[in-house]
Amino acid sequence: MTTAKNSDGTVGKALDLLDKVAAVGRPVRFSELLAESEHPKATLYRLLQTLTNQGMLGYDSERQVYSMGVRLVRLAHAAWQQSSLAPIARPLLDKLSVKSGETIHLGQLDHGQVLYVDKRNPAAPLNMFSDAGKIGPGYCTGIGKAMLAFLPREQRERLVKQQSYHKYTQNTLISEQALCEELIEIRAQQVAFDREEHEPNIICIAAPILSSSKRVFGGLSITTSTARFSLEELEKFKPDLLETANQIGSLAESWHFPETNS
Amino acid sequence: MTTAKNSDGTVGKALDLLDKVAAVGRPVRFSELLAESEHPKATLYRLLQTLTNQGMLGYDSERQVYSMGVRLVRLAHAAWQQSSLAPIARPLLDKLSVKSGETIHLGQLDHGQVLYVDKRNPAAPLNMFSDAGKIGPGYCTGIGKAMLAFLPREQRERLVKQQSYHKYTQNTLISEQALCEELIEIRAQQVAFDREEHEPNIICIAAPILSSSKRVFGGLSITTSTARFSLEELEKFKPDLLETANQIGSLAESWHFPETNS
DNA sequence: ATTGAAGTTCCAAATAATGAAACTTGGTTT
DNA sequence: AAACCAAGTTTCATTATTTGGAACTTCAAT
Repeated sequence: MTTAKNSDGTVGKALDLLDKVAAVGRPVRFSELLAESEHPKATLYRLLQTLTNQGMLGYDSERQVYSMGVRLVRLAHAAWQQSSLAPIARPLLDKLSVKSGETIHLGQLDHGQVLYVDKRNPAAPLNMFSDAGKIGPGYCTGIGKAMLAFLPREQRERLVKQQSYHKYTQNTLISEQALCEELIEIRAQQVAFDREEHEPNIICIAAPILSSSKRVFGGLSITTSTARFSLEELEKFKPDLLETANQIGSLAESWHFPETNS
Repeated sequence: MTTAKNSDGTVGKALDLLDKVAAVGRPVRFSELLAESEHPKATLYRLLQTLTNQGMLGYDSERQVYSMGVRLVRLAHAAWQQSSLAPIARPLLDKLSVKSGETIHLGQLDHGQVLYVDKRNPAAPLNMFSDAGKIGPGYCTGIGKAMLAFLPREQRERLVKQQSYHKYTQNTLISEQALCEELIEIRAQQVAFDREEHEPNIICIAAPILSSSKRVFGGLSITTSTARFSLEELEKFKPDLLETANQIGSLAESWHFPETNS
């Protein structure tokens, strides 16, 4: 009867544990995990064994530490390829990158946050999972706001409530009210701006990627710094940005792109 | 590869199922999975539900198909960052890429296969299929052979037996005997060559990445095509390749790189 | 209306997970 | 060297979850 928040039985517990290890961000000892765990020693131990057996975790027997397993990289490759916009959008991103000469991000919605699935750097070319797989806040990034703005009302309101607001910079919007007003403006404008809301001196213009029935597939942004452009000057990217976002949307639709998890 | 071998209880079954969905490579129907599954309908159904709940799978309710979930991309980001050679090797790969002007691959051993964790494309890109998260055969790629060659005897013999040999090209070695002889030669030479064994016209020179105690961390290769270089000419990359591989090895060691799964 | 194929739910029986406690290991102090 | 301690591992009776046959629901095609 200890009906806590989630529980898909043992599988859920095992996957939660995976998240915990991922969150630590470095190889971690059994006792460290035990200290933060709800589970008794033996239970945690066996969960770790199972995950290690399965290659979802790695175990260094010399140093007695667990780390994320390589099987994940393999599985993610499949996920990235078949469930993200990235493979579809790739050539279009290349084109936009060359044309704009600025940093390009491609993102999708994942539980109210932005999951970046591809990126183009003007200087350096693509780095697979170093960039792909990152997550960012939904309420104070260009892509995040662009996606939220075009969600159906019910879902949008739920996600707006569910953001964990944090004032990254002076410009960060940290009230639901302010965010909602901003989203209305974004729907009117078709594009969202990041006005140094997430990082100082970093600004961007972003557009949602929509299906013909206005379902939100993802978001696309052109990022630059205040040293290079003013917010107003970003407007000049709007046509190219919207065109590319629309092209990706059409492609994704004909490709039967799966639903995103809200 | 269809061996119903392991089962770490429910978690194992769930993860096996994930692999199955990944293997299909496209959104897949319940009934399709059921046809290939050992499990009864209800069991499979609930496993899918659990995985979908957990975000490891995505479900498109309109089309009634399951696909790989975005949570995997997030988890893989962590795995890539903390358990692969890629972040450590990155600057060295950049240098080697510029110096050689050819395609660079960085791989690790994963159950006898090569798991590519990073890649650099030269200015004039070749036409081939490999990216981070992609896997390749161990017995007929440069990196694969380089890694196998330097494994401890017992492990090496096990993995040589366990390869699923397939004649990709005329040059592919498809007998354990031939592979073993090749591996001896590779140990003598310090480098492995891919003599169009995996793809016609694609050749490479590869070196293992070793710890000071000769443990195999991974492998590094310079790939090109027969149109650009002959096999003999590849030798000229040997010093740079070995130097970079050694540097990565030292770095990985001081970084306490975790064990790889054989 | 009738059939059937695909997907979903139910529930008693089978199976796996649980966790307190005992045990083992490796390193540190007396 | 013995004693100690902390971290990790195993045991086993108890408990909770998973299992799978069968019944039920859709929905689309006769």
